[in-house]
Amino acid sequence: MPTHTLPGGVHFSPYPCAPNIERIDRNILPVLNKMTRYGILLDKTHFSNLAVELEEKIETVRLLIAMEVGKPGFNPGSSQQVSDLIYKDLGLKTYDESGTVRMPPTTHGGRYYSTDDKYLSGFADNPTVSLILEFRELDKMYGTYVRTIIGKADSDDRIRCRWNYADVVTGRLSSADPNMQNWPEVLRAGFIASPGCKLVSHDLSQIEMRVGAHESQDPTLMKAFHEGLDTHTMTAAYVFYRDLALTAIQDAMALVDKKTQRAPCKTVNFGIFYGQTAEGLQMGLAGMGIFQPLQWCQWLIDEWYRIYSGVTEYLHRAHYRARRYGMVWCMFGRSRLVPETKSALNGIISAGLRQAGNMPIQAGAQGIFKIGMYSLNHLYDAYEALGVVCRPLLQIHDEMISEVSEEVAQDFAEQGKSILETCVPLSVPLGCGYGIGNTWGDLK
DNA sequence: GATACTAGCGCG
DNA sequence: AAAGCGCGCTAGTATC
Repeated sequence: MPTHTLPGGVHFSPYPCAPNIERIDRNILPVLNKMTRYGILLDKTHFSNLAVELEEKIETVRLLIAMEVGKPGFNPGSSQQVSDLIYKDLGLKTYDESGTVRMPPTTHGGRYYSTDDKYLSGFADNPTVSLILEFRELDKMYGTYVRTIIGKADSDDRIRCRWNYADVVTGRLSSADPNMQNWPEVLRAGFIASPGCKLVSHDLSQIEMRVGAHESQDPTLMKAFHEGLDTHTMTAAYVFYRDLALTAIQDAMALVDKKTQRAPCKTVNFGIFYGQTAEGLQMGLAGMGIFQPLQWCQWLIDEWYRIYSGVTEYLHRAHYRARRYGMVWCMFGRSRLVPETKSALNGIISAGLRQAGNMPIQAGAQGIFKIGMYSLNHLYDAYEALGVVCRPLLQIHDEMISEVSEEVAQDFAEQGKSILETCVPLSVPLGCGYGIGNTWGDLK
């Protein structure tokens, strides 16, 4: 076990005893306590300016939509009205690749067609549809985030949310009142460091994929992480330049095209542990402006399973456990019941198997991150004992946001990186990145 | 007027 | 029959 020397000369070895979920969960309580107590400082001016700006834009788009639609009282915020407008009044249809009409899934008990962005984006050249999409985006930003956040600040302008500790089946935390874990990238600039401080972020890169490598012991995937390769590019190299990749992986990787080859493989890398199907992959790629036949998507997924056969075996193992025991569990022993696998309905069974394949990965990643939080707390305490500010503010699943006195921010960032990378010994190395800035938006 | 549900969408 | 895991929040709609 590596030993860390903390400020003040204190030594500690990360997690000196065998981790189990009870201990892992209990040991992050001091960190949650600090996060809850300190909260994050809100830039009120930033958000009130943004609110005015958005109100004007939304009003403009509302008027444009009204002119375009011509129906009095039309509400672009109503999915039912939007559905009737697009699929009845405008008569727009979606097609499968053979050119036959295949409408989006129905909603509201079969009475409407879905107006989800992933279906409407195909109609973006229609002026009405594009205005509705624009309205939705602006309305989401304004209604969910910008308009409401100012009133949620305490008198010291700090946002203190609830950190739910036992609500998520995979062991993740969740955040509420307000949820601080789903802020859009563009709005994060409105959260700032206290005077004299910097915000510091630490994130465990590709943690779920690394847990997947550890769980499956897949030699190809493990090798990628040991050699620090870009896994998305590597996947593409094996898929598209197989023969060359087997003898000279670096040469094959150099041939990979970012848009048409790496991006689809990145999507598969993320989707595979969720049990994504060819249809889901096709939809996901289409949202990125990449259009491929269903057969191609199926081929890519099949290739993935062939290249990473160890992962395929892992998934089979999870499915076996789910069917045999009605339960799966992660490397720390956190378990999830999957009674769905005993259903008479194939759809329910499939859903249960997807959950079974995913849970050990997400839960394993979260266990590692919680151990990381516990380890990091030694660092928070050591700096605080020296009389400087050093505290956790937010946890976003695989990322910590901390607030640290300016003069120690760089040191804290580097030590935190080292601690997180060594907090749990896996069969592949962990990777931690960090960022330092004055606002949450500056950290990436 | 209060409550419950749904669709849609932000994040990892 | 559905077709991607895990969340929380909002507005619209349905129901009492």
